[in-house]
Amino acid sequence: MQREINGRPVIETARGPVLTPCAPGSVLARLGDKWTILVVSMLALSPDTPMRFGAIRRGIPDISQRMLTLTLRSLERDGLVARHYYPEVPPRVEYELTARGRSMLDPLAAFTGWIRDTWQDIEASRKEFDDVERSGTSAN
Amino acid sequence: MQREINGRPVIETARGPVLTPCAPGSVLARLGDKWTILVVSMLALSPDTPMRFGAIRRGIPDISQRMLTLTLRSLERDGLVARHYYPEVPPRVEYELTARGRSMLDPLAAFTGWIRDTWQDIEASRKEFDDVERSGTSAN
DNA sequence: CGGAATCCCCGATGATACTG
DNA sequence: CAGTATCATCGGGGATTCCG
Repeated sequence: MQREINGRPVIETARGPVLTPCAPGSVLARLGDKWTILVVSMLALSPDTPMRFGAIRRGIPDISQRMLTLTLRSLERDGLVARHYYPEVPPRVEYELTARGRSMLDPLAAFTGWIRDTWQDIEASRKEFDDVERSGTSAN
Repeated sequence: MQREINGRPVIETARGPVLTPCAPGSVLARLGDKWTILVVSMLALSPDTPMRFGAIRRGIPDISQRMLTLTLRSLERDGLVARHYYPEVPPRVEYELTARGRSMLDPLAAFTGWIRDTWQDIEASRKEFDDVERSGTSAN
């Protein structure tokens, strides 16, 4: 039978297991980029009413207009976000998570919950690692 | 009280919610990079016995020696992977997940499981989106 | 207001060669 | 075998400007 880990088929060979490169990687790469999780988080805060572009932007202090536009476009392309355009003057554009987008929230929360519970330990390990590295290279 | 989403504190303002930029982002960014999940997956395949550098490398067809070294170093720095160096000739180096690293597997699997169950729908949405875009820009 | 277009920079990643 | 050093490349993403 076929083993699998993290959505990836595993081929057993004489020299050991080999992971199959496959499509889920491109999904993970998109969701793991600099802004996507933050944008999804903003939309998740307002599950019942769509959010305006400007409201999302104000919720993510450091995002540029360009990157918010691109991120929302990617999410829309993936069917995770719906875009509603109202051709008024000035124009109004609203976004909301689709059913598929909402279906991601619980699994995502499981993972970000682990991060929330662990990141302080990780930070401590990083500091220790960097300190040892510095003292190890003491001659410098 | 303080709301929170995906590990991120939410500040309520008159103009709407604002996400707090915070450290968990750097953890998510590291784990979401091109190779980390694959390396963790390889090590997870062998929970009881450490894996040699070369075995990990063979399991991830397209990774370069350099990127595997860098990725393992980052994971070691974060306390997620332990490195064992045996100064033989030729040298042998083995890696394994730490307890902290193993504690990540279930939450991670929750998320990658969602991807595994959803990516075909996402692929379909992408294709449709791209087709509509092409026909919409029909003049070109 | 929301977004497209342009320019530009830097860091992530790959290829290659060398070392203990 | 595992790791480091160096160089080249490519794309993410920021700043700015113009558009409907």
